[in-house]
Amino acid sequence: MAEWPTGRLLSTASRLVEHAWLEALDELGLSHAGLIALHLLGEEPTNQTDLAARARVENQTMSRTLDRLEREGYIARERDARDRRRHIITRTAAGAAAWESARTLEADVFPEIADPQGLRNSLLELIHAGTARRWQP
Amino acid sequence: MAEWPTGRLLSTASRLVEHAWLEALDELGLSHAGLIALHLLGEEPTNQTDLAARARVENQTMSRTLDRLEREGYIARERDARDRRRHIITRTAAGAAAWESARTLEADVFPEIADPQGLRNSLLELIHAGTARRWQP
DNA sequence: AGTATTTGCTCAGCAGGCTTACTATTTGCT
DNA sequence: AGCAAATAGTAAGCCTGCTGAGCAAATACT
Repeated sequence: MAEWPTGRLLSTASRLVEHAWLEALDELGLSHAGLIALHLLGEEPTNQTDLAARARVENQTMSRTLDRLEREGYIARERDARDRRRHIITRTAAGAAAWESARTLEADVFPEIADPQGLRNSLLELIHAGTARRWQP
Repeated sequence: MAEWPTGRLLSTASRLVEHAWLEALDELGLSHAGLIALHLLGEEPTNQTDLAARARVENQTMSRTLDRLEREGYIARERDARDRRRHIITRTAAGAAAWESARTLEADVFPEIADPQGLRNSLLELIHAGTARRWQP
């Protein structure tokens, strides 16, 4: 496996790491995608396209993630009166509470490694490169 | 984004990086999962459970990936005469050819970063940790 | 020998990525 | 004012992960 291309190591590591907190999140009735959306939403209501861009996912993906959050009662959608194409998303009390309890989970669950800061830097570099290709044409 | 938990950076980076080669692979009629399977298969026919374990995915996932490779004519399944529960997977000529042309693609497409070796080491650490939890109970 | 457990694989169903295609609204240009 | 282009969101369909269930073959135990 030491000979695998780096990209493959990356996706494998990503999948394996994700398992750990999925179990934990499950108990809160949240998914990883949902947690990210709640996090990005914060206390500032905003629209779906904005959330999608900040999460680096396509619009349609965010739409479905929000469907589920809405179904679970963690967010509410409401048409923007000013621009009626838009949906304004707001966190419900339940959503805020769920987010609050999941707040530190991602960090807590992440395995200890030798050079966490180096890893973060590399990942940020990669995200930067990938973002340039997709989100700033 | 510099404040995102490392796990989230990891999955985001993974997704973004994967895009680059998905486009390239698409022209060969291969998917990333399929490429991994072909790679692991190599020239040695083997069974599905073995492939799944080495790819670090569940059995069922590998089963479906092989379904598609079989449909496209890149692999062949055949029952093992010795142990009739098993399916022996072999690469077809087309499969070997496809793999050969995709061989270096993953590496070629990967963005340049400051410390590639450091990244690889961190990822291997993470995979090691994650593997321990799931594949060696 | 006969039953119970384990093993290899498939099926069904869900989530989260993606693309392509569509509707509704807004904006912008003539 | 009116029409074309851009934007916000949804729908449908594909792939790849996962879990949970189930079947058939092989192995282990009594």
